[in-house]
Amino acid sequence: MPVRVTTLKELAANLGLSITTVSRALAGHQQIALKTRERVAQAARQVGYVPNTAARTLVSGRSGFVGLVLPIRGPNLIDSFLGEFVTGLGEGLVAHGADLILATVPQDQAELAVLRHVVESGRADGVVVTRISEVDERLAYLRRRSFPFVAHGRLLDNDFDYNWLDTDGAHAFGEAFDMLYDLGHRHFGLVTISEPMTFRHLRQDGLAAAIARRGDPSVRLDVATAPRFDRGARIQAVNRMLQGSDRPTAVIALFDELALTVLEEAARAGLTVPRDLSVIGFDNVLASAYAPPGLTTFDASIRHCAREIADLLLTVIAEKPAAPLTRLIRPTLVSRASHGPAPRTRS
Amino acid sequence: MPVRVTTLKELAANLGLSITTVSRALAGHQQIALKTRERVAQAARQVGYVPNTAARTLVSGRSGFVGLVLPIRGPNLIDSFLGEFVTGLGEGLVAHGADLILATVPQDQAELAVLRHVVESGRADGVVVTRISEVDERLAYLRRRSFPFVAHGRLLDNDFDYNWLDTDGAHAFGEAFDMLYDLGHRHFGLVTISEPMTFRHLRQDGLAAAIARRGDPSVRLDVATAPRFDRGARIQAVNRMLQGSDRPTAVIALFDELALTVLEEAARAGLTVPRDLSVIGFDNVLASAYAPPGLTTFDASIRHCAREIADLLLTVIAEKPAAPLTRLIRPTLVSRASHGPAPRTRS
DNA sequence: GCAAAAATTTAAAACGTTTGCAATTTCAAA
DNA sequence: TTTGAAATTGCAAACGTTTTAAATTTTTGC
Repeated sequence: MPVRVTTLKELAANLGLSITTVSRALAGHQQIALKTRERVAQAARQVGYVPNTAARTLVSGRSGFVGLVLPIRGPNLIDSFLGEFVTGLGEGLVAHGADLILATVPQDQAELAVLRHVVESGRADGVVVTRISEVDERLAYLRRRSFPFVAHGRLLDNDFDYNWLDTDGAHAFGEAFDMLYDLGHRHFGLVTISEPMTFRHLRQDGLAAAIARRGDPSVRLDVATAPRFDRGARIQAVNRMLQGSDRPTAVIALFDELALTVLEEAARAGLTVPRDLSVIGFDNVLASAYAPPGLTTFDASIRHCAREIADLLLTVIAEKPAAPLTRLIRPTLVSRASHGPAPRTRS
Repeated sequence: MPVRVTTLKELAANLGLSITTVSRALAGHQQIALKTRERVAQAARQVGYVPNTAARTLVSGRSGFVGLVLPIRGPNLIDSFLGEFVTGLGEGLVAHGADLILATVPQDQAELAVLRHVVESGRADGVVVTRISEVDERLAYLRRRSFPFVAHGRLLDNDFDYNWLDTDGAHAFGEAFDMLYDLGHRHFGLVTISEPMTFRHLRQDGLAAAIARRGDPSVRLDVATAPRFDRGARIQAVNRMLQGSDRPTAVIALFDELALTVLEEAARAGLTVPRDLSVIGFDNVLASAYAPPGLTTFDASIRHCAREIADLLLTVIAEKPAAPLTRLIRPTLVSRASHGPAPRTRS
């Protein structure tokens, strides 16, 4: 049972050396005699010495932490996004000896206030910002403060330089359209949300661009919109879209949660997927594999993205690159059974 | 645009006061004149002063952080457990001004080493330990070190005193058995894992106890076991159980992931659920609602448990109670369509 | 108007580490 | 041996906060 030595002072006393020497020896400085370095390392290992983070942070100005601000979501956290994201970040960070701080936003506080607190308290050397909205005060604050950060997602404003990693939703939605068009579909539906998140625009624009590329005037697009967390309104909007004989033959949903609602409501309305209706989602949540008949969707590999984000952020922190670092990740199509040829019976 | 004041020293200089006074004023000490306290608070608000965490931690010995060690899971993080757990912890912590540190375990390191590092570096005031195994060196270490912690789950050894919160899986499995017995089932199957996690024993024992309580010698129980992350072996084990005419009429799975496999394999084997086979899971993952015909399962409300764990841990940290704090949470049955009366045609 | 008590403020040490600079030791050459 | 340079080690300050103990100012009672 080793003596419990916690501090450098005690370790130094045990070895008959000064604090300075021990500190330098552990840091591997060449100026310390090799024999001494080895002796110190051995003693440190034996007593299980771990440097105090607070003291080290205070003097070095680096905490070794990366922050993530976590807004409290609605009561039903429907998918595994957060778990995958956090796992990916952790994997990316730990490879460089960094760790993650999760700062939850209290009910009555603004997310920006929590972000400010994380930054100003010096708890973290950099932060990850998710769920980018059209006008994002967090990014504005961080840039003004010139604090290292990486955004998961993009602003629409391209004049604003910053580090980001994003999923190429525009490309995915274009790919979905092309595939469905080639299957004969001409009447499309888009199920989307009303919140001002930028990924909504990007995906929607990708779809519009793909439609424009075809230059086929017979292509039609209906849009159903509902608030992100209002399940009732969403169901209503979807039903309105599926009602009547002049309904779309193919529906693209902004993300799987919406697509699953489409599948449910289609079944309830007596429509068979994909015979009467093709449905395509985005995210590849676990349930999409189990919901009959199996949802065709896109996988954005959140975990991998998060790992990349961690890498980017650590680079930003260490090297302060002049030009912003950016990555656009192309999602992969997961082809299941919810899409097929357009029904013949209707135009 | 306020002058950027970051330190207490600068703030004090601005106000013409000593550091001591400003520090005390911000802490709300009565000994500082009310007028001064207000003046300081106002100035601090104006310049957006946030105390430096490292300095505060160093002198006070309290970091305001709670640690969670995160082992890297297999590539398919199947459910939303981690996201819910982390969200719940965050909610519980932030109510008391604490935050969460996520320490990921690198590939080549042991979880215990990371835990030790978190504890010895003084990064956290307490830790949450999950996935308790039969012989758990982490709990042994923490107790030896007398470091505040709360376990999510229990040891089998009742002589070991510690703070825990657990889901009453034993009760749930008893409830599942009783319900199925009353529906006429006599031949049961249990699908379980081979890892030495204690929840496996607890649930299994709960089932055994319920069977014993009936005292009906005609009750039979088949057990299929496979490693947690070996999908192939699991499918094989399940198929072996479902093979032949002398198969169970009701299968209880240790958790939903296994139950979903049972549903899939049953369908593949031409069995109709619940006509030919009843299936009950545990966890209520999202997919269980979508997998036909809808999996009957138990909801352990992870998020709520995590919130409670945070509360417990903060109490342990603040008050160091003499007797261990414990909570047993009873999961609720989520009755869907995967269970029904035992088939008549067979004994 | 003065002494004592009460109210308010402050100087200085401490937390455990890193680091600039100075001091000491070692060693080879003379 | 002595000397100077090279190698090695150590002193002390600094990081930003909290806190003990002491100093200062204000108030009160007579």
